[in-house]
Amino acid sequence: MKSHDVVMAWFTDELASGRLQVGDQLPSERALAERLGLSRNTLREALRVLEVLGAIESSTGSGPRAGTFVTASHGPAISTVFRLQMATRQVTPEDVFRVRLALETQAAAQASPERGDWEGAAALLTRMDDPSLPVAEFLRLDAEFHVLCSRAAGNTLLSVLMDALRLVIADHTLERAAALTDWKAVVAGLQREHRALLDALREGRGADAAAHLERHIRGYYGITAEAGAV
Amino acid sequence: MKSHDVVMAWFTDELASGRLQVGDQLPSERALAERLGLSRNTLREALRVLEVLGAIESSTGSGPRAGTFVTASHGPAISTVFRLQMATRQVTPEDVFRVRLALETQAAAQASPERGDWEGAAALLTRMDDPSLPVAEFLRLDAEFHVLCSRAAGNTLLSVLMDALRLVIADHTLERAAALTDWKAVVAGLQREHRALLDALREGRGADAAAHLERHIRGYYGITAEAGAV
DNA sequence: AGGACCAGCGTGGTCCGACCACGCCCGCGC
DNA sequence: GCGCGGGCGTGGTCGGACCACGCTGGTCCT
Repeated sequence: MKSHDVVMAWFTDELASGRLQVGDQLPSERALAERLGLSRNTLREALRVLEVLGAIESSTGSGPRAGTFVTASHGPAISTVFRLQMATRQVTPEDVFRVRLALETQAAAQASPERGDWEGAAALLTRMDDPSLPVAEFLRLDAEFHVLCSRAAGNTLLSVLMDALRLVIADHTLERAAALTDWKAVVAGLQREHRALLDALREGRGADAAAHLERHIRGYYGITAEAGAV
Repeated sequence: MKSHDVVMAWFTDELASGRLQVGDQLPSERALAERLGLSRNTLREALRVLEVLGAIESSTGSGPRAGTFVTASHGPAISTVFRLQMATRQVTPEDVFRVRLALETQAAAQASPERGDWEGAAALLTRMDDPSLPVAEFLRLDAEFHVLCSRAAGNTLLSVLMDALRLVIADHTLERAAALTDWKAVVAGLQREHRALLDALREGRGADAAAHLERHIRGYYGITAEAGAV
């Protein structure tokens, strides 16, 4: 067993037994290294992994806010893995697009009208109506709107994946949008579809929402493809 | 900028520029540390992260097979993140099940008859016919069969996610199956469905395959749920 | 001359001890 | 009583050292 696995096993065991929960503070690196029978350097390698994986967070200094704490922000970690996969040419934006479509339609089909933050979603759409909004900002809000809608499915894994995928293709999406000639007309169409989707979701018409979503995403993908974007 | 990010930036840049490709060997830790202006300990923290993320692989010793090499096996990494999420009670097996269903039906709908390894899939099914096969082994082959089918979609990201999800719920699936009373009858039904799915896939009936798949997965999930499994 | 063997060397893996920057906390001094 | 500054513990980084491993080339025996 690698030393690294010792730390990972200890950590997951502490979590499973409930001795450690999200928000709790870990022992100091020096203390933990001694307890696990490792050197501080080796322990730190494992802790750094857990940090990148979004399982812990560290701050320097002293006092109640200093030290290492258990967190649960795994989204960026998944995003990092996906990014690496794209860097090694293993995954294409097309792949990401397809997976996103599958996940989001599934989320819409399972969405519960009570669980969604529809006021927040509507507020986002209002902000996106502003014609002076830069393209990048519109796309950011657009992605946020979609993630918010997918959260109504009550599936944490689905939300995390959606968020990770959004981050991965953010740059690519921006490039595509930049190639469009009549951006304002496209925005108007997108906003119409957004509102139809939102209405379907808050009224519990899941299948309807999924259909709207599929048209919405495929449509935008087609428009940007025609515009000669990469 | 954190030292850790220096290494990550260097690595992704090398990949993006093509100076580093999958299969290539990295400089030795001592040399790389000096080149990046870091201590070997700090560098190793970053390398360990890349290793867990499935981007590199290290072997001790000397010669052409020793050293650190660029790889692209990110599946286990994603699986690790998901496992951590389940450990922190952020994600439930139900969540994983739903996402898997969405991904797999999408994969079936996009599957291309030419791209699949149908002989390999059929061989798997034949092995799964063996009545003396332990439950755990059957489930392992079953998961392998599903991953193999999903690969026909030609979407690396989808395949990787499928594989990661399979690893995450492997234990949970085994528990569910153990609660069944008439395992042999269930196997017979599953195998019938597998063959119908395989036929639909190799004949290019994507929508048909997706429908088969949905019934197949939902059906098994329902049976094990009735059996009182967790 | 050919083959078996072994020491050397470079690799990653681990450990130690040290120093730094930071930020709360307590006690000193006003 | 109040303000302030040093103490101390935190993570962050560094340099050096030793280990186990496994190829590699040379030596030595046949």
